[in-house]
Amino acid sequence: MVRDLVRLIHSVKRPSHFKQIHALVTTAFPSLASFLVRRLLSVPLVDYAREVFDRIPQPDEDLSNSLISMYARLSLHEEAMEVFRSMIRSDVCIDSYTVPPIIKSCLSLADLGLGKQVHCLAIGRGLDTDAFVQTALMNFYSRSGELAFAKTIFEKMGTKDPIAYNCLISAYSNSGDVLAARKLFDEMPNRSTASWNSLISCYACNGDYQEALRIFERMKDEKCNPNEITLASVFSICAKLGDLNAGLSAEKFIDDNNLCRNTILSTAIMEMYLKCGAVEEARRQFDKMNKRDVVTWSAMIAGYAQNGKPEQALELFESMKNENIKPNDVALVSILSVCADSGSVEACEEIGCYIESQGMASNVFVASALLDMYSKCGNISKSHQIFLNMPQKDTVTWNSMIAGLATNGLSEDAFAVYKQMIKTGGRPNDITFVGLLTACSHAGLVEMGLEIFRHMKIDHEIVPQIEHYACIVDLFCRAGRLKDAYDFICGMEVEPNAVIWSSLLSASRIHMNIELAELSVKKLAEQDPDSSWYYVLLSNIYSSTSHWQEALNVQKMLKDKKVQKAAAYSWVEVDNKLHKFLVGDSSLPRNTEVHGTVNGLAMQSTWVGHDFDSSLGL
DNA sequence: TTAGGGTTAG
Repeated sequence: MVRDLVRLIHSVKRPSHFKQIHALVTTAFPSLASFLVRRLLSVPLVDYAREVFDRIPQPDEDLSNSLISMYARLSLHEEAMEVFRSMIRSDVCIDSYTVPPIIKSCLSLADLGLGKQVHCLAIGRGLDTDAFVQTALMNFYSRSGELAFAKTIFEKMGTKDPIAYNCLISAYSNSGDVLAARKLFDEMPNRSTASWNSLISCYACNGDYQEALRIFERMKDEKCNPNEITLASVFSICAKLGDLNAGLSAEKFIDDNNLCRNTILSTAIMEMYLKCGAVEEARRQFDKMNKRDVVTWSAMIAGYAQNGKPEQALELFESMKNENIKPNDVALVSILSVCADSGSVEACEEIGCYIESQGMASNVFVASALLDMYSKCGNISKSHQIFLNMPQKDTVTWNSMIAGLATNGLSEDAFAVYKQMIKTGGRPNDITFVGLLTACSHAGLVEMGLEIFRHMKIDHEIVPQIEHYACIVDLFCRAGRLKDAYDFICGMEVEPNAVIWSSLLSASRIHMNIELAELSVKKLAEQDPDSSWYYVLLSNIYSSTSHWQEALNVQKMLKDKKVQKAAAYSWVEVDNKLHKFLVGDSSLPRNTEVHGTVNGLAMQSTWVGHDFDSSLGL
């Protein structure tokens, strides 16, 4: 009878049959409960298995280990820890099969302290000489950035298998020590495909993409069997380099070697096309995939966003929800940035409500992108409210708030947030200072801007980038100090770019400085020869200052070059309808009213002391 | 043991 029941337990599949067997086991054969738990774990019906498990008076370590392993495999790490704790409480023997899955859970829970406790426990029970335990611990320390611990375990190991080497290579890689990783790789007796993969990813993670690709070439030459993981890394490298040719030849390698295009690999290929600007091809890859996970969707949405296709990004976001893929923080951050740039208040409100309803608003990445979005559509009070309610703030949070306040004209508040950032131990980076300098620029605080520029170098060891120089040039220009701006440009430690010369040109136009305008245009023509907008500006400056001949010369040159200026327009969305405004367009339904309002605003701004520029075509 | 996605400025 018992043997028949065991056979039955192993053969049933339907939950209703399990219930009947469960009843039989509970009432007549309690000793078979362990068999039932194992069978339920293999289905897997893990919740049901747990239910039966909890009623076994003294489950042995093998059964507990199986349950822990299953929880770890299903990423139910809290549950795995709970079983582990109850094993310790009830003195169930911890063996070399218990430690690896529980260490894996500690890693997933990002709990270094807990992992160290498990390590101590393993030492106490003499398990730290077991190869599986050692490998698990090495992997744990390697991924937790604890190089010293990983090294100690490695040195203690008797026979070192390739896995131990690979873990240590990753540990060196994570701590940025590429040379040590390479040395270890060179010394390894038996290299597996994973060893090569670890080295490639080591170079890639530390920014040496060319060397990573060279290792891949060597791997092919030496017939070391690149696999799906190798290729996923290679595509990610091609994406970072924007190297479509390398990507295409890697795709050929996949086909020639019959590698399986799994979800991760296909997503990496798609990402390669996206980063190379081949959005249509990326979309074809996306449509071709038979399985897509949340990363696939997020990558495609982000790809649309980064390639200037906000409508497609929003559309795909809707499809993602319709297919019941729950958007995670990464997908939300991309879509928030799309909404922020769309200028559509309705789209912003909608996504804001969705995020609240999903309980995602407390995620630090999502909240930062959310407050940035609100400040970009002018709702600075909502933005500030989100900022105040955030339990954690990272550098991006502080930066977004500072920049948001600065661009909304609240310079004093931007400085106050910066002071609070420093006081609470926030670490400013180069972007923080772009925000602060923008605040100075908008408030006309030239001396303060210069002081901040010095302070960032001296107190925070931040090397000024071209963006910071551009802010200072803008600061001088807005204050009408064109000569100072020009002297500053001449003293810059980096080559001035088109942004710098554009600022000077715009200021020269406002202040009618022909000499500096000519100089800026000369530089812009060198750096951006395909554009011609600066010649149009120059011609306008000549006309406004009665230099008719010069104006004609420029216009003739533009005509000879057959330059056609694309008409710029502004637009606004009201009630989901887009309204465009073009210079000289009289076809608007309420044209007279629109022009009347604009003229009224122009007049009012003159009353409050603004020098209204009539040459802007109004 | 080794693999894929995101936000802040200009």
